[in-house]
Amino acid sequence: MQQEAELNDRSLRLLKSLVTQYIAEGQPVGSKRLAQVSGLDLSPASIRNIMADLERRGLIVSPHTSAGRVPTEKAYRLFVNKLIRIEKLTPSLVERLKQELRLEESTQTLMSAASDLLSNLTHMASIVMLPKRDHLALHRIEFFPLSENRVLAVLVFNDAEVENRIFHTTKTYSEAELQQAANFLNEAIGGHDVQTVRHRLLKDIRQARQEVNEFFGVLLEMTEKLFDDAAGHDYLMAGKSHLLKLAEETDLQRMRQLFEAFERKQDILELLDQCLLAQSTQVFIGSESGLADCSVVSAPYGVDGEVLGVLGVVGPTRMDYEKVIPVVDVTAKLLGSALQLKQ
Amino acid sequence: MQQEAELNDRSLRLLKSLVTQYIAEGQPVGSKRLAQVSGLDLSPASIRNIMADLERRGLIVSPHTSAGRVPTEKAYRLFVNKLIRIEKLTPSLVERLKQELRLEESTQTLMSAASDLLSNLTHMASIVMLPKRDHLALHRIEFFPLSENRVLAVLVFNDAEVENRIFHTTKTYSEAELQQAANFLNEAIGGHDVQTVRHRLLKDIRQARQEVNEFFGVLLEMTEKLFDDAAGHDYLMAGKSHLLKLAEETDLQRMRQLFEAFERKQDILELLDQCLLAQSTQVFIGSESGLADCSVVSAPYGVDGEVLGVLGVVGPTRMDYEKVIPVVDVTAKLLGSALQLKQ
DNA sequence: TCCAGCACTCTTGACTCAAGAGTGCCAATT
DNA sequence: AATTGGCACTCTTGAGTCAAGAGTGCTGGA
Repeated sequence: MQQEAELNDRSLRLLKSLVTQYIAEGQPVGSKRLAQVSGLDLSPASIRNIMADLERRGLIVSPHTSAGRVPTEKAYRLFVNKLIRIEKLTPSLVERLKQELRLEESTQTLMSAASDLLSNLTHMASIVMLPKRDHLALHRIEFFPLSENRVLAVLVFNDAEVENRIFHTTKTYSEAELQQAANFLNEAIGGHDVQTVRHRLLKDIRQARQEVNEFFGVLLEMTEKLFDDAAGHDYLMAGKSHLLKLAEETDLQRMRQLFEAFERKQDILELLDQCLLAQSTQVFIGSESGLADCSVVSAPYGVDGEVLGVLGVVGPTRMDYEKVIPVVDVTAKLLGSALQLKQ
Repeated sequence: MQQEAELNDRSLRLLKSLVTQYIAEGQPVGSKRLAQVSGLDLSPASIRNIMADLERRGLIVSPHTSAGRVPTEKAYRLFVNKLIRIEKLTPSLVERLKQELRLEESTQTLMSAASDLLSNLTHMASIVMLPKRDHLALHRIEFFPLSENRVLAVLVFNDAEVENRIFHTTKTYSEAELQQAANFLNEAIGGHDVQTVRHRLLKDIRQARQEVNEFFGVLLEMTEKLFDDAAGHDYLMAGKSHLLKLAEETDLQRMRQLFEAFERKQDILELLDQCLLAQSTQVFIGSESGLADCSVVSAPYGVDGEVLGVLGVVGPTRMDYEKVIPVVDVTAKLLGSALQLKQ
């Protein structure tokens, strides 16, 4: 309610103890317990006074009269923003993670290794957004005619990534026409990414087309259709079963909502889009995440400063942010480096 | 325990009523209730005598003294094998399903439509095994050299199915060599399936190779590597969140085991392999399924009598088999027809 | 400003109690 | 011989009571 003056240092330390304690034990914490663990050398009575103040400020609530206090989302926010210091992971752990990710061959398996890593380390559900290939260097394009005005395009990226796209064309092209178009495109791409190639080609072709020429007609349609990128983001998840531990605390109704969201994919994609906006590690607490009673810790990954996607974990609001944040952070960085090797 | 004489007709009818009732209500059913619904015109006391007999035979148990009886797995087995009559679905429903599956373009989307259909109709989790492509008619093969002794093969099946395989070769082949090999293979495949092509080619090439020829060396390696099919089965699931309804009855521990099995994939694959053995609809009850307290109803699908895969649903042992079995059955048949259209 | 003390509230677990559901068995009936 | 009514018995369930314990807010004194 009141937006009074700043909280003093003592209140902040108390709040920090309370949140830490609650995260560790999962039980509402009372003034007595807090007096023991806070290290503030205050009596429970004094602590009660401070707690009453924190409650007025909407940082803690008590589930009922004779229980202790529980942090609100606002408190978690304050806790994450101001009160915790992100520890560094031990170098040996970082090294181990690096090894695990290095071993993976394809981007696909690399991503799923990252996902497994996250969920194993945090004991929560992990999400890893798959990178769109639009920014990857294109190595080669090939077309095959399928039946009835359909063309199969095979795009080879970065040495080992392959993508198939099937699209409908206005007329049925012969194999020779397609071959010709592919040859032209293969000369033009020169290791640039999809978007660059698309823009440059469309400009060139439109110009050249002034000299009305059937070949450029084919080429124009191929280029337009081929790079018409309607595909949205996709993602991987692992460790969803960890979330069932929540079921004891939350009610089953919410639990089902959560799992339905995972199956619909839509909610998750919206969440991931939000994460993409941030340039660094981000924490969505409780309702901020849009998922029932869950928090999300996310971090973007990429190479050379360019963001390729995000990864993160989903867990109870009452999660150990101090441990989880650095894990997500480091995993994102390592995934970035591992991808760089494949460029 | 005792394997006495056959159950008489009356006992069977009673057992059927009991199972049906328990499936409908989920509560242990007592003699009084059974007297009302069984239609047998017996007093509760007589019914109690029969129930005592059924209990001796291990078909029903009571959770505790003053509760009614609950069917055992043995009873469900008897119920499914002998007591239910599989109803036909209404033609209008069948027609609707047929429409939904017809609309799908690619095999991939068709499979996931089938999966969604199953889980929506049964309100349980569905599993659809993806067909292996080995038996599909091969339309075309293309090779691209990647860096360092690696070759990308693109296989085009059945008009719109595409598969990429990357494999390591003993030497680095030039684009021209690969092109030549592809041309040869494309002439040889003639619309046969992968296994047929593989066998025929390997025989032919080995013969021809007597006349030591470098070209055939390339071809031999390509053929061997290309069709070296180590890939296992894969599957789709949908509607897992329906299973959370179970959580109220079963304990959470088992629930987690179940969801972990879904994430490991291994247990599910073993289950699916078992299902594949059967030539028709099959029901795994409770522990038979290998999944904690779950039953599985599965049916193989295929075209022209050849089994391509299986689909099915996973749900509580206490599921409505009488309704679920025909749904699984029909979906399998419709999926088969829909695939046939794509051949 | 801090804090000991106190009255108050509320949960929790144990216990009791009565009602109700369901059973098994036995003797009477058909 | 099968069926059934009756009866004693067991066990769950929900309500109610009770004491213990945890936690609180407030007040008055240091």
